[in-house]
Amino acid sequence: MEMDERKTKILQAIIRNYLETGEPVGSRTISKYTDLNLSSATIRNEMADLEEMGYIIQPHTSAGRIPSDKGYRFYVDTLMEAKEREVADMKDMLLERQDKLEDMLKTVVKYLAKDTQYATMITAPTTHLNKLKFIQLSRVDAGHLLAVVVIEGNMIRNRMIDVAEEIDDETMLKLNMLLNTQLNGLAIEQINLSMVAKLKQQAGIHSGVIGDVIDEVIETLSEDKDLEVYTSGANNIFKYPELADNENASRLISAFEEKEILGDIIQPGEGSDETGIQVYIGGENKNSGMQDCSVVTATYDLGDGMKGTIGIVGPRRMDYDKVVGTLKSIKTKLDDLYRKE
Amino acid sequence: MEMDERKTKILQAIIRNYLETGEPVGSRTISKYTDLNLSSATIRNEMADLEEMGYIIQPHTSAGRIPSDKGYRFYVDTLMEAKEREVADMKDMLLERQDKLEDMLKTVVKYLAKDTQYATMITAPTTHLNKLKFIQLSRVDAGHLLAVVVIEGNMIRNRMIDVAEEIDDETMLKLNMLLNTQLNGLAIEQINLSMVAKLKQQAGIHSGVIGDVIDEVIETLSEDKDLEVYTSGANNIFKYPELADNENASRLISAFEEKEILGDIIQPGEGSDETGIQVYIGGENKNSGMQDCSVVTATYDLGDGMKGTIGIVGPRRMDYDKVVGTLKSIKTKLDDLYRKE
DNA sequence: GTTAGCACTCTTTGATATCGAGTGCTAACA
DNA sequence: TGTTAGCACTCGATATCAAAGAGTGCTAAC
Repeated sequence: MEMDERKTKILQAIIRNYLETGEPVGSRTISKYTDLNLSSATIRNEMADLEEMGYIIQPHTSAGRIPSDKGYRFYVDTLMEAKEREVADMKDMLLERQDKLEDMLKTVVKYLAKDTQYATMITAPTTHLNKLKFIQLSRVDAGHLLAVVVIEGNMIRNRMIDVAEEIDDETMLKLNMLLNTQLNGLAIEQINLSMVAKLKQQAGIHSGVIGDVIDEVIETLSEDKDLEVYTSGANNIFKYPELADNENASRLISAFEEKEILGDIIQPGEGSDETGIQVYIGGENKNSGMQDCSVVTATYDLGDGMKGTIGIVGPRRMDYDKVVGTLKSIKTKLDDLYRKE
Repeated sequence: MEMDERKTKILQAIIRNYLETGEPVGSRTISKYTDLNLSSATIRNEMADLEEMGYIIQPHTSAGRIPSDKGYRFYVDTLMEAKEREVADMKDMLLERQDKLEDMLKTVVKYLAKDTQYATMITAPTTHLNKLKFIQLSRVDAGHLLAVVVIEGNMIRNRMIDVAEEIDDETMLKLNMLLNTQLNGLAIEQINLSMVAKLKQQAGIHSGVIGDVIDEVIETLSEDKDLEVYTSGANNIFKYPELADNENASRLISAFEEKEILGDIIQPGEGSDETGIQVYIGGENKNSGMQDCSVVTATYDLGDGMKGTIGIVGPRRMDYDKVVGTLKSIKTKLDDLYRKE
């Protein structure tokens, strides 16, 4: 048996209707809902076919049909009309570029949650060409130095370093020179132990300080291991009864709280198509706790190799058109935002 | 009518029993549970008295009794035996002091959630003697300066500043001197517009840079407005049916997600008693979303005026002994931790 | 003051009946 | 040959009812 146009239309009608109401949809409804002018009996025959083909499911004998994962997949791949939607202007949300990135991400994710009524998340961009750009060592007070490490893409990290001996200004200058001339422009793979040893040797009695700085440099450069994730609207899952039962809710909430789990869910698109948007329906999710959810992800790119992912988690009967449309728009705006500068 | 010793014992037995089982407790149970050697009929009389006095409640005619807020309050104030409990050693959790504070807080809050099986939160310490300690302005690349602001208590903030004109090393040195000599040691109230104007004038063509730095200084000094809160174990609420219904759960989850709300809940103890630990039972909570919860808070003090609050949120029938005991221990360890240095 | 006894109340549980939505199948129709 | 009307059937949802059980309040006796 194969898909003809009429079956397609009926399947589409079933899915559209189910997305709206959340109730299994019966043959009579479709008979009136579509412009096919067919009786419910005919629809019933077609529905039996669609069920045999695996696109729809009957929860129990005397109920209507609901879409299966395969049905949703068909819908998303060929029937969906995801037009770009009007979204809030990023520029209004945005403050400054570098150090307020965090605020911007939080704003975006909050906006998305409110707009879509699903649970949302966003990962901070991770740059993969992590090169050291600048190191600044300063004397804060008698016992403390402050090391500031800046990497390509202007990610910044600080570290306080305890020092036993007092360090005079001249030495500070020397240490700064030493660090910047030796290390700037290097990636993590390029910093080896012999370099570190040489640096420490040159630093003389202050080799301990150098060690601490190097630690911080390494940590900064390899930061993308524990990537930051911001979330919003986790409580939206309670709007969808199929996710709101204790077991599901507990699992999802703890996933949204333990950001590490989220990292796995929105691995930046392995099967990246040209749009950068990906849809995972129900059982398609690798994560076992997400089998009753659909997840839509979008990869954004701020340039300089800084990429991050936006994720939206909702029930299977998610409004795919709306979500994909919104994500497309947001993605476009984010992509453009920094490029134009 | 007044509380005598026998009534006290019975009330205590009712509460203990209810905390354990979560079921209304009847007269027969108490008759056997206590060492009073009284028949269930006598207990019934006493229970009628206790109900009249408002310490216990009957959910419906043929059910046992459960404690009222007043009953819990009496228990917490006079009957509870909160002995300090063995807790994990903070030192094992702790890495370094200054810049890893965040990690430490996250570890503590996660530990607490696991240990108590309630939802937990902790606010980062806010110092109220916010004095500027140190400013460092450095040249990162052609178009960018980096401003680092450190305040008393070693809180650090960074800000990238775009500059149009190239700035040479000598000018940088001058600007740094200028900023540090004029501003160090000052609190936010002490920085007025005439100072800023004078600084800008001294900076000449680079007055724009000074303006940006001042902005950042002000933001850093007044930071405690949007205080950071870390949470863990929000999904624990699903373990308690009285909190796990959709409405309550949704409210609580969104409170735990929107950290601002939490800030209100755990306002650092206004009625601070000597222990620094506070218990809010059910309706005693000011926040309307928390009426079905009990909240226990503890204020910790890292010295230098750096204070923060730990909060534990659970059902009314929370194991107060355990929670208060654990918080006491954690608080002690946190208080000691930095003092000893 | 304490207790045994008993009628009473109210939730919980399970069984049973009814309703209605929706189906699948058959036979008639165009 | 595809479409449709008709009808028996299935099964969840809802309501009703009875029985069980836990616990109480009250009375009368100890």
